[in-house]
Amino acid sequence: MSDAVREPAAGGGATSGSPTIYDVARVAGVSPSTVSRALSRPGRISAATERKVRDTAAQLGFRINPSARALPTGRTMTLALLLADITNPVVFGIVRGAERAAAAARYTLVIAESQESAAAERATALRVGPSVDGIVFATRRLDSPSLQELARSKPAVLINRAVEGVPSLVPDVETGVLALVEHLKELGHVNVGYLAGPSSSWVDRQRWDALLRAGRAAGLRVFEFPGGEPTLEGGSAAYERVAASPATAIVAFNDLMAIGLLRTAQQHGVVVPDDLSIAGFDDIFGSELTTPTITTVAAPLEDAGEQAVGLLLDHLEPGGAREAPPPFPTSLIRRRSTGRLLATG
Amino acid sequence: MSDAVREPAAGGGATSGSPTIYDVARVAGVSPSTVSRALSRPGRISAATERKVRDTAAQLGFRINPSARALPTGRTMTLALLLADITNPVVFGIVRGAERAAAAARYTLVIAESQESAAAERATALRVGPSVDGIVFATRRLDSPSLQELARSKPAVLINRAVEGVPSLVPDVETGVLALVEHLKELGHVNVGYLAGPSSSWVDRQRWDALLRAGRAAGLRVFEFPGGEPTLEGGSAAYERVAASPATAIVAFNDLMAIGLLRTAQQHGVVVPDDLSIAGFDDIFGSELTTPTITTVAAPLEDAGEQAVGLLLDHLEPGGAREAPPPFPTSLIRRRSTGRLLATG
DNA sequence: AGAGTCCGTGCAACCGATTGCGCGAGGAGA
DNA sequence: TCTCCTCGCGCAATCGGTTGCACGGACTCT
Repeated sequence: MSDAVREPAAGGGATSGSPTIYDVARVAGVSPSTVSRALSRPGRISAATERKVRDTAAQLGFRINPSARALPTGRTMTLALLLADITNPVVFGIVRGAERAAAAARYTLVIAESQESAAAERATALRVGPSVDGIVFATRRLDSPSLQELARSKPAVLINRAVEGVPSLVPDVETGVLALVEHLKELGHVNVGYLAGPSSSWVDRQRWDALLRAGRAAGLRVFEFPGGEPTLEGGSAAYERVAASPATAIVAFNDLMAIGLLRTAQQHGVVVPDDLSIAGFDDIFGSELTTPTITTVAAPLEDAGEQAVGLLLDHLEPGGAREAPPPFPTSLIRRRSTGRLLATG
Repeated sequence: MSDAVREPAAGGGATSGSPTIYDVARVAGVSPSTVSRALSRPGRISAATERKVRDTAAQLGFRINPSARALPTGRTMTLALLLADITNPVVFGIVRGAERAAAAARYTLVIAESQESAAAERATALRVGPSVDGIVFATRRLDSPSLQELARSKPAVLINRAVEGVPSLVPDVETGVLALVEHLKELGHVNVGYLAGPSSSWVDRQRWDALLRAGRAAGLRVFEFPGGEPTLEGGSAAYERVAASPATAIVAFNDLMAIGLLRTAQQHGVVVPDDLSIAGFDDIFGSELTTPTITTVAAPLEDAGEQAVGLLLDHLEPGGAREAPPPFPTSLIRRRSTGRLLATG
């Protein structure tokens, strides 16, 4: 009856690789469509048949062929996470959270890095696009129109950036910066410099705006040093300008820059925080390894990564284009790089 | 003639998503097979036709459907990199190198983390296996038989571990450890303790063996502290035992443990390196942020990641199962955490 | 006991690319 | 000028699942 319904391509038995649903069907004595339904649509099949199918599938070591499944359905069960720089400690949390959420939903996560340019990021998005169901953008170089265009052809979610029409997960910098400003004011600082990050960074603008607002409200004098690379080197490079300025406290765009500045300052004999206070953002691994440890504004990046994937998955479901979640909170972590200014000459 | 050869499923024009080779074929006035050949098998088609096909493909914005391509060929153009822990700074280099090599070969890289256990790693490998052409294992928990079994069903390459019958990329610890031992001897140390990592780690055994050999050859007394987690906490936790021992110099399994030990020692008033020298492995980000900076044995992990993917790609090519490359070199980076012992009471 | 429902399952047509085979046209050689 | 070979291209089967439709049997209701 169900015998020789379909001969394997190469004739014999366990020829080329894994068993298919046709093999399972033959052994279980049912049709391939029944196998398909039993395995991926619980309830559509009688319990007895379903059990029989599942058992023989397990016994044969059947593993579904994702490509074959994706062809008719269009769903690859894969998500992409686009990063500007894998080695940037900031992204660890995001990566881990995203990984966890994806795995929990039985999705596979592709992590793609595109270090160089906006063009490279676009190219990467285009390259991985066809093989994934959606993309989480944790990049900073892509401009809004490109992002909107990419989001139109494929479900997308942004982390650390807001773009009209694209769901995103952004931090509530306000809270953390407010606490930082209070902290600096209590320590007696008046002139506070902001060491800006890349000018293309949305996060950078958010941080500066928040600092400007909070600083003015607190009666501090705040001013901005022109943007640099968000790296140790970027922080180091800013030292001369910082030293020449009236600032007694520096808020760096991120911890990497803060550490870079700290080290260069120390090499020039500046004592932190006695002569100069330094604070950063992100609370990366390394911020509490320095001497002094770095005061920083932290965000729950791991949660953010997890939520970003969750949001993306919601958009993939037919029904649920859930509203974007509220900004995730940030908070101040007080460490040793900020302190009261020692009265010198 | 080539008109209405095949009607799109839903009737009209740009219905559901991207154009297919059928659309390209219709517009270009050729058959789908010609389009396929023109796009993926240069030279099999006349230059004129090829150009025409490529042009219309570009004009229509055709992007090949990876699932559809993978179905008949079995090649997904995707590779997986299995990691034990993404947040471990050691893996950055590997990830970045692997990413670069994969992208250069037009492959997509899936990065999967499986933190918990050998079982979780196996499950992860099984989960991503069907959707990739090969796997790079940078894990440590999986036992050799499992690895061999997994390698049998799917091309695999190991990093930082050697298993019979599976191609691998391993460091040449010897060189770096020899230099480290020389360094410690010159500084006058005699009793050297090794702070072991996880007992399941192949790398850990390599490092201890090399230290034991080099130490004995140099006339030092070396001994091992039982293994711990390869983390800051693992290093901290070892402090009591270290303090109780005769060791004046500690070689930790990795920098993370070295830093953990360093900080806890300092909290107990121990001055490094005056009272105790500490060295690690891997030269992670953070090793030169501490005070003192950490002396460490480094390896070109980024190259290793790149070569691992290269090796895997070679195994995918029909012809070339290239021989495993020689171990990659390690070297000593002298910093401030090692020094001459101050004569105390 | 006869008619109407519903449930479980099989049939067959897809999804979009690849590829062995064969046919026709054009060029080379006699 | 006629035959043979080569090259370029189309035909159609195939990869391994999914899914709309239809059919047969068991069950319920009257």
